[in-house]
Amino acid sequence: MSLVPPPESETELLSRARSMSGCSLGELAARLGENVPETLLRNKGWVGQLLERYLGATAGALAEPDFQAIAVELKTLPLSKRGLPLESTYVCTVPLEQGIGQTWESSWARGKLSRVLWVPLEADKTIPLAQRCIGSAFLWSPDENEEQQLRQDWEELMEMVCTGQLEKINARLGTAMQIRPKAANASVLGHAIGTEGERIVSNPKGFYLRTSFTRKILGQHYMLSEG
Amino acid sequence: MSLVPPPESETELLSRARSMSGCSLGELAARLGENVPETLLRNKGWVGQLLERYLGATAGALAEPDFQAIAVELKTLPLSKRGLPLESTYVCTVPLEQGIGQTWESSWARGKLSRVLWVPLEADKTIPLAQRCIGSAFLWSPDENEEQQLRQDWEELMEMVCTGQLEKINARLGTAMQIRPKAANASVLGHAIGTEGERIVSNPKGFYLRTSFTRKILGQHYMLSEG
DNA sequence: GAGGATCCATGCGTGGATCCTG
DNA sequence: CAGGATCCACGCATGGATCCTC
Repeated sequence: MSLVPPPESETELLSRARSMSGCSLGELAARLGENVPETLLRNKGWVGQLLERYLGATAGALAEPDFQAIAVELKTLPLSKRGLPLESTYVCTVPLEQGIGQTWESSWARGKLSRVLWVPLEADKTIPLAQRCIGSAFLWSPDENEEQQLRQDWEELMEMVCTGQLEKINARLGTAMQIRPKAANASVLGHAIGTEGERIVSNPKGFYLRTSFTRKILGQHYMLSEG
Repeated sequence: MSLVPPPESETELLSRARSMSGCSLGELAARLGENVPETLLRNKGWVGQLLERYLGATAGALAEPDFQAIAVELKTLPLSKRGLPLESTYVCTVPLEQGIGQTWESSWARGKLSRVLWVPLEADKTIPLAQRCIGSAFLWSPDENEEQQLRQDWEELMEMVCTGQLEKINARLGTAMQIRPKAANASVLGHAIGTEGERIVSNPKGFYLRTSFTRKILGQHYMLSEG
């Protein structure tokens, strides 16, 4: 499945990621012998999966970091034509029934976010997909402030999930991380906890990082790396 | 022309203004024996002029405060359905040829803004004009910070006007007050100063208070009057 | 043409909906 | 159905254009 062996260190991963800098998606696909779809409309995950293959990610659809051996998660960072993050970033599925007893420290969300390789990518829709350039990747871990923000959002939201207030949750809650629907469509249903503790049906939910949060991450990276 | 005598003190003006609170534009027009237009589309100044007549404003089209005797300017403050100022506020015409030698202290803009009666007004377009309610009017003068902001904007903008940089001016300049076109249409022309000091043609310009600035004014008024 | 202003087209932000792969 | 994400409709913001009266 992976044509490329997984990286054995962060340094190796970052080096391989940097070898994509300035490269277009068309070139990258060509290196892997793949075709570029005309549009992402019916293939929204294509870019992420292309990068996974190029970089030798291992986890596939598992609830594990993309690079298991070195515990690093891969995330693309779609940029507007002004160079700013354009979309929220999916983190992981919200445990609608298994959340009770979990803590931030033990949570899937914290595991995913503790070490991330961000790969900036041109995402302006006026640029044909094959011509969009890959930027300079960087490794990130939350600093103390970010960790506190994420923890607080996670704790407040999971408190609601676990106490039957799921239906009160909307994407306006959470300063850095929010909960949003996550499914093929609204007819996909799972189970959750109701007001009286009973099982109710609900559509699946995901944790997402707000665009404002990833903008800060990118901005701080520029500050640190340039001046 | 004025059915109503001009107020002789701020107290009298404010009292008369407060007698409109909660009143609809339809009711107010009825008190004056006037008809309400169906829409402001071809009568954008109607509300302001209705209020002038009801309150006994005297200046008409002069470059003078609306209430000359007590040196108070009248401004409507159109509010969105959430109760926030919705549009920028016209202050006065920009002196495109007569600006040299003027100072902020002697300026028309400062004269207009030194004492203002703000009249909040429902302005959501889904509410028929006659049904829009008038809010609780209040008197305002710029505090020290506001005065500094206005002065700085005025000085920076007039510097450009006087040094032939008029064409570099756009509505993005100025933190509290901006310069924008002010004419029946783009074919209306006046004179201004060119790069080399020569006379050039230009369309007329006005000073406007940004919506963000009048939002702060309203917010501070609520803070002071309620808690 | 100064004074009373709002209109409107365009762009940005974003919450909820949706799409494909393995 | 978890993981890879983007799409898109709608609301807000606002810069430049415009309208009437006197």
